[in-house]
Amino acid sequence: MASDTKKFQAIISHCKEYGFIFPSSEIYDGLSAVYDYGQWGSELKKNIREHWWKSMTQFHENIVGIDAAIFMHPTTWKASGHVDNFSDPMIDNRDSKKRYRVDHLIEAHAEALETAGKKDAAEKVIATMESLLATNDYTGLKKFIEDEKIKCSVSGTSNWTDVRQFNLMFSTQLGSVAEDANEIFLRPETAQGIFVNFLNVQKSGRMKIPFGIAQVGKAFRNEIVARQFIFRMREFEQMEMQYFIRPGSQKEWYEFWKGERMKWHVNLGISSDKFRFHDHTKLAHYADAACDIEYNFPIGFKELEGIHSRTDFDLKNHQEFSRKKMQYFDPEVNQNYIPYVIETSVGLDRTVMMLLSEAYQEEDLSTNDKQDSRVVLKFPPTLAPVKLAVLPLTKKDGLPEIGRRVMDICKTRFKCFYEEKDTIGKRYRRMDAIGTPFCVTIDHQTKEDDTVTIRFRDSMLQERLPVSSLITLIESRLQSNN
RNA sequence: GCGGAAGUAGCUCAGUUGGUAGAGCGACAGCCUUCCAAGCUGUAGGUCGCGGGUUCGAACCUCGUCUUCCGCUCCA
Repeated sequence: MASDTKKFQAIISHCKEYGFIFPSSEIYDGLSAVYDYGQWGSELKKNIREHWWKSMTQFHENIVGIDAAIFMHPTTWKASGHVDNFSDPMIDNRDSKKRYRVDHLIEAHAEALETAGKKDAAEKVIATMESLLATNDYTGLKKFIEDEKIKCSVSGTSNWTDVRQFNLMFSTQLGSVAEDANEIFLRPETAQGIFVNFLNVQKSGRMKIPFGIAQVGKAFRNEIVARQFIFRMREFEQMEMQYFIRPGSQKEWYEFWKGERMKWHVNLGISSDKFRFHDHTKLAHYADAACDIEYNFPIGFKELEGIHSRTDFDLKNHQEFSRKKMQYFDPEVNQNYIPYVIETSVGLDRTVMMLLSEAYQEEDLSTNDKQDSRVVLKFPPTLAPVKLAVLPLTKKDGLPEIGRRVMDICKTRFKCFYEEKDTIGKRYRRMDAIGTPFCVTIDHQTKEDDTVTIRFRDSMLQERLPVSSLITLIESRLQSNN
């Protein structure tokens, strides 16, 4: 574990040093739990995003993509349950420094009463709590906790702070005149942009159930504690797909998507024992089944993707709040119904972090006479920020001119990088450090027969081949993904 | 949010009992005429996280603040 923590630190440093990820607004000391993607990080992230997008919308004929706005009508968040469930009153015990959700604390107290045979008292406690919560009466809640002599299980005292509200949604104003402005929220999840567009897409696309709507976009959560690099950020990017199905078929589709999504991750070239499913026992308010795909990060197994059977909760609520029918006529069963939904929701930033964790390697290359090592990022070539580096052996004798010609040929096909400074070995190492899978070196023989050497990142081996077959070789490697 | 630790050049760090900062690597420009880092020459970079206070004088003492890490806590 200690060495894993070290590896995690090393990855964070490497990301900063080599232009992958920087703390946001770093010149002003940074902004907590916000990060910026640099020149190579943004390429990597974009490649992952495109890979996911393709695997959803191109490889499945019945899945289409949308790009919904971050701002949504405020009622959206009432219908989705976020207004009620995304802001929890909390209270701290001053002695033990433990923080509790107020409802959890009082519920535990009620349970204790019930166990002690005081069923009526327990019910009364719950009823009082609910009425206080409903009116957001925080002073009353604190007084109630004190009156009931609820104690912290750790310190055993009733030395409580005030009840405080933690709203996990970011809000802002729509409308520039203050008195006319409406409070709106930055979306805490992208899913609702799909649900409110369900009918638009279904009708305009003449979609037949089962079908899916995919989306990639930013979401925002005012986490109480956001930490661990890009694992938990306040602003993050989700890649989600909502799959609309016939009610009653959710079990089977849930299992189907669990399998599909696991395959997707393993197909990134990651060993399957680095993943596991974690089934939720305590289900969110919208779900009848839910699990996470967890990846074994250097900080341990952590959630990478959520797969949720969301029932008809969202569409039903939007129907209720908007008074627009969210129904689908299914000719096969000759019925109108509100579709059920299976959701797959994967964190893009977490996928970036997974690929970095997977790719980062410190290799000892020492021989008997020489100590040597390198840091290499072994990304799958299709996802690597730069595919090919073009490196003239020296910057004389017309080699750079040939290099420029090779660049012109290749740069329209994939991302290339040109470099003529420093020794060839140093340049190889720099390319290893950003995960470039192929380096092409132009040497004096190139002038005679127009052949170059291609050097492979992982094996460090070289082959000589004509410039004319370069693109074919690299593109075939990019397709086979090795 | 609580507790603990840390913050000096891009990175890793040094800086003696307070006297306005150094090294190695890196970067940049050249040279060596070079197929796997650490050869040579030169150059540039720091109001010592930020802001008060003590002092003739603060990187060093003190208070606050920000950020990061570790542990709790929280987590749709």
